[in-house]
Amino acid sequence: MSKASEQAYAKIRGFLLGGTVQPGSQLTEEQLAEVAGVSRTPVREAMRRLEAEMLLVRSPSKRIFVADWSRDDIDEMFTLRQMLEGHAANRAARRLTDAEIDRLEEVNKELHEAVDGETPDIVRFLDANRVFHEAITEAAHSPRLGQVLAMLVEQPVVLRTARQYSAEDLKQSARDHDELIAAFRAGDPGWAEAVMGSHLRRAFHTFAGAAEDDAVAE
Amino acid sequence: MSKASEQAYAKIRGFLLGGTVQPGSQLTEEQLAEVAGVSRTPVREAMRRLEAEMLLVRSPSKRIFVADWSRDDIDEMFTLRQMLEGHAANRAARRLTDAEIDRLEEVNKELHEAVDGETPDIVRFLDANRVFHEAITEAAHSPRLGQVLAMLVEQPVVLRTARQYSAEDLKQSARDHDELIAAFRAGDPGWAEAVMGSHLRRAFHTFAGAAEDDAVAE
DNA sequence: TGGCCTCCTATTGTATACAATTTGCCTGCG
DNA sequence: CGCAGGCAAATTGTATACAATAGGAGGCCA
Repeated sequence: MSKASEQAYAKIRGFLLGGTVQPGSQLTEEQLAEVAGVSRTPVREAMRRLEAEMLLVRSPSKRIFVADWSRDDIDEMFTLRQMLEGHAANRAARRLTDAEIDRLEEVNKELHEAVDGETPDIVRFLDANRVFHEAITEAAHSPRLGQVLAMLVEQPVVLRTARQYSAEDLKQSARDHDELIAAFRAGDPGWAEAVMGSHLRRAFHTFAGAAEDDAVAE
Repeated sequence: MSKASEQAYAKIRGFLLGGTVQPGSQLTEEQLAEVAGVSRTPVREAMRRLEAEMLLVRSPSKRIFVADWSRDDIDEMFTLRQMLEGHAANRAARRLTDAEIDRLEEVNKELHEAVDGETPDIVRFLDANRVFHEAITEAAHSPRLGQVLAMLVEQPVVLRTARQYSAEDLKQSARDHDELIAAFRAGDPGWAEAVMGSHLRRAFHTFAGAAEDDAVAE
C-alpha cells in the first residue's frame, strides 16, 4: 500500500492496540481519519485490512466496532497458527538449502544474545523471533499459506506473550529454535512440524496463564 | 458490502473466471469499472477481495494482473482446505447437536437425490455440497477459521472439479458425507477429521487428473 | 403509558476531480 | 549504435462532495 493508506493502517492499529479504546466501542471512519491524519479513502482501505485481521468488526448495518478478543479467540488463533506454521515448518524442512539454514542460525544467534544475558532485551528478541518465523514461512514456498499466516499472526499478541515470558521461558524459546534448525539440517519434516507445534502451544499457555493472572489481579 | 461494490465483486469475478481474459494479462481499475458498471471506488474494494482470494495479483509497482494458478497452487489450496476443514470437522463433531446433524442429513439427502439418478444434476449437487460444507464450518464455531476458509474455497475450482466427476465419483462424494454424518453421530472428532481429509484429497486428485487430460488434449 | 410512525441526524457508500507515481518512448549526446 | 535523461501518457492513490441508508429521538394516537 502506498504512503497514506499504509500510514493509516499503522496509526489506527497502534490506536487500537494502545489500550486507550475499549473493546466493543463504536468507531467512525471520520474519527479514524482524524487519528491517522488522512482522508477517509485510505482509512477505508486500512479498515478492510484490520477487519481481515479481526481487530475491527462490522455490525450487520456496516457500523464499525473495536473487536473484543476472548480467551477462546486467542486459543483459536494459536491453534490455527500451530497447524499452519507446523505445516510451513514441514514444507520448509524439505526445501531449505544449507545456506538458508545458516542464515536461520545466524538470526537465532542474535536471538540467543538478546536473552542469554542477565536482563533480556525483549525488543531484540521480538525482532529476531519475527524474522525467524517469517523466514520459515517464506521457505515453505506457499503464497496462500503466507498470506493466511500474515492475517493470523498478531504481533501485539506475540509482544504481550513475550512480556510474560520469564528469562527461562525466553531461553527455552531460543532452544526451540535451535531444535527447529537441527530438524531442518536433518531434513526431517515431521520433526520440524512437531517442534513448531509445541513451541507455539507453549506460547499460548504462557499467554493464557498471564491472562488468568490479569483477571485475578483486577 | 453494499450494492455497488458487491456487484463489482460478482461481475469482476465472473469476468475473471469466464475464461475470456488470459492469466498474466494486465488490468486497470478503469477497465474493471467499465466491466462492473460502477465507478472506480467500489471496484477498488472488490479488487482487494479478489486479491485476497488470489484471483488478482499486484506487481511491485501496484499494477494489477490476472493471477495464473499453477497445478501446485491448486494442490496447495486443497492441502490447506484439507487441514482447515479437517479441523473444522473435528470441532464440529464435538459441538453438533442431534437436531443439527438431522439438518445435515437432510441436506445430504438432497445431494443423494441429485446424483443417484441416471443423469446427475451437477447444479443441485454443488448447491447441496456447498451448504453441507458451510454448515460444518459454521458448526466449528471459530470465526477465524470460517474467514480463512471463505478466502480459500474457490467455488469455480469446486465446479470444475465436480464437472470432471464421473457418476460414480459423485456417488462416492455423497457416501463420504454419509460417513461424516456417522462420525458426527458417534461424536468422534478424529473420525470426522479423517473422513473430511480423504474426501478433499480425492477431490484434488480428480481435479488434477482432469487437468492432466486437458494438457494432453492440447 | 406503551407502541408505532416519522423525520432528522449520524454514518457509510459512491462518484469524480485532482495529485503522485510509474512506465516507456523519444531524443540527443557520446 | 547504445545509452542516459527527461518528457508524456497511463495508472494508481487521495481528497472531497454528494447520495443512500440506518438509528434514534420525539411526538402522536390508542
